[in-house]
Amino acid sequence: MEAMKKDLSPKKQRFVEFIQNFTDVNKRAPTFQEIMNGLKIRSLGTVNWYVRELEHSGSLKRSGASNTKRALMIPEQKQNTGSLPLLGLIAAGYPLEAIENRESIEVPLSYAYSENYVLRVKGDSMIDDNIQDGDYVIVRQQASAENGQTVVAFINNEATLKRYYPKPDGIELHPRNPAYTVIRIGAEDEFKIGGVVLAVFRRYE
Amino acid sequence: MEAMKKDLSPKKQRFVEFIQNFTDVNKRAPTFQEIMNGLKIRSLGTVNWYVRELEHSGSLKRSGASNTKRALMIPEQKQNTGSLPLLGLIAAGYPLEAIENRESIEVPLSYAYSENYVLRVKGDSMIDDNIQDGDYVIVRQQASAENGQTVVAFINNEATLKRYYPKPDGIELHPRNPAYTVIRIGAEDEFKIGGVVLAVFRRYE
DNA sequence: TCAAATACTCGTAAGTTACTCGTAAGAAAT
DNA sequence: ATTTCTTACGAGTAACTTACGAGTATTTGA
Repeated sequence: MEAMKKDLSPKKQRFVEFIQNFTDVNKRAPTFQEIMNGLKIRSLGTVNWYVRELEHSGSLKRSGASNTKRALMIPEQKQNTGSLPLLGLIAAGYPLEAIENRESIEVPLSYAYSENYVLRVKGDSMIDDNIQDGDYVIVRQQASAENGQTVVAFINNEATLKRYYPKPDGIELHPRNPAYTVIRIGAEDEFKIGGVVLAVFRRYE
Repeated sequence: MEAMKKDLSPKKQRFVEFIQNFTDVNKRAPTFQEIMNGLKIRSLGTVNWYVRELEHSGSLKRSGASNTKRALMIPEQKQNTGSLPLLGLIAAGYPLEAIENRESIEVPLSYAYSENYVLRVKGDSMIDDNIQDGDYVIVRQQASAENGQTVVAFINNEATLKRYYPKPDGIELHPRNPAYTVIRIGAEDEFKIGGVVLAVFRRYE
């Protein structure tokens, strides 16, 4: 039926996240000892307590039988949640900054397709488009764009958000705010479209 | 199958709203102590009194057994559609403008609760907050707010989006952009909170 | 208009839960 | 057969919830 989402205590949550992250980075599950060091716990007993506890509540499983080493794993997450992966941080004029532990961000159902992804805006470099620090941008991954669409553009490995205007004599990128300057892509520039911007999302706390 | 809205006393209502807020912001329920601090109550006994009272009236439940920590929760009816009603147009300094045919707007699942609604921003009156014409604002309906939260405020029947700062000598409303002026609510002003702003959403075409 | 009921508040302390520790024996992997 | 990991146990503590008794504002109603 439904994936039961136990709401875990902060500490248990941190525990699960550590395992998730470790597995992600090292391509294998941590040992109890590694968890202990990583979380600054001073006793294996404590680690064991967490494992039992979380296993019992279904938030943690193991790939092998009992006693198997490095067997801890996070059970599959729910599928149709209407969320997209947060791929990185974008700041105009800088390369995309990847994110360590892959987060996922909930979006309206109509955006929840596999070719879409989310970027988080860092800094106020897009303030002229009324996009501010911390905003999320929903993007559809594609290499081409229509005239006038807002795209994630990579120019010489620097990322930015601009309107796309192909012209006979080259590509123009316009800021949404006409008070700012137009960028013209020259032959010497390396240029790539990272996707089309579908929406901007800002969470107030 | 209708949401049973007990009419609670203002104080009890504020209590419930605080828990809702806290859970929303912190992704976990508050402890009694945290409620105490947040609501400027000076005794755990008082908090406990509220909890018992509200639990008895059905306005509050707990996720675990008795004595479990951080278990307070508002019985909630989540909508399955992932969309919210668009209640009207908001433009700073004008009354809310109702919408003829009630539309509904898709939102991230985590916002799809029955106490939430959506407003559309009309004009550029909120441009200083980086909210522009056509943006959607997701709001949770409630009459109280915490210090510093962004609220939909009605002052003498004019609607606006501001940060809420209750002070000993009256309420202050701050624009998010510090370059603009602070509003002070006087005794002669009619003031009401229409809800707390949870998010802003902008669709690019 | 006064009394009585109701709604809320206080401080403290006892009772539970959630987590922590150290150590050591048992099982798997090399 | 040694090393690397997992499990077991018992005891302790900090973080939280609940109980209790008494008190003060606010509303009701006669």
